[in-house]
Amino acid sequence: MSRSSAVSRSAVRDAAPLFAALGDETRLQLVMRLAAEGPASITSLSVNARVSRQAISKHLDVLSDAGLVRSTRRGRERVLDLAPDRLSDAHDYLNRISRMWDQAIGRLKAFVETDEK
Amino acid sequence: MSRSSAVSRSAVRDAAPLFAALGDETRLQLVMRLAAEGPASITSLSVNARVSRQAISKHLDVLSDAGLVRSTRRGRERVLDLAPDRLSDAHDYLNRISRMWDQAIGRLKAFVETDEK
DNA sequence: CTGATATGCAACTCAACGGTTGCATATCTA
DNA sequence: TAGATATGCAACCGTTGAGTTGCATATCAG
Repeated sequence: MSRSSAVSRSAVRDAAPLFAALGDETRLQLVMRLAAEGPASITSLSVNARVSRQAISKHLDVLSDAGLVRSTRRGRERVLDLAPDRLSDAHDYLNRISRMWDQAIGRLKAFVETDEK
Repeated sequence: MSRSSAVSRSAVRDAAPLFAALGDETRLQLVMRLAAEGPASITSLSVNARVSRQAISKHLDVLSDAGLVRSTRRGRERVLDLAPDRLSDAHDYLNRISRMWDQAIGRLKAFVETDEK
């Protein structure tokens, strides 16, 4: 584990696209639905969606590029399913920021208590 | 504290802009820096940045709109600091998705074991 | 084979985003 | 007061993103 207090620049470059992929209402809904109901085809994911099948397809491409979703061919349909590893990547990243924040709070508290300088 | 136990549509509407705000390299870097070094002014955050002071200012507005950052006036400068509550909101949301996924896995396992239909 | 279903591909529109420059305003500080 | 510092505001620009429509292709079911 990286013990440095600074989260490296490469981590930012990795995490930003991940959050960006989650930062769209339609895509977040797709992720949720895959998490709740398991693998599904593009058409089935488009049912009851507020946008066209092609729009859903594009969103799934974005999620796939971000590594959040994987797809396999089955006959004429493409079946998507969630890739939980990337989800925990995002999770881990938020944890790191929270930890940095807690440390900062700790420093502030120590600073106030010792009345240093 | 979260408002609803179910991952509802309103939760999606709440979480998506949050992730969107984190989904930019420059903004993520700002969040990190605030988490690591505590409150800072716009100009100090612009030092060594790859973009102009105005660009940084706009990014801070976005983070502020998302509730991730708060600002207070101090003399002629505006001091920004992190709002950790929203950070844990994002955290909670990812946890909910992970939990849904785990349940789905559980269902799949049960399904296979019982060899039902 | 034929028709229905599932997807892929391409072109296009429109709005939002990230970034810039220029200038105005407010607040210190010497 | 005068100059330097910190920010705000507005206009503008190029790119990307989300969405659409239209059509082509592949696969399944009868």
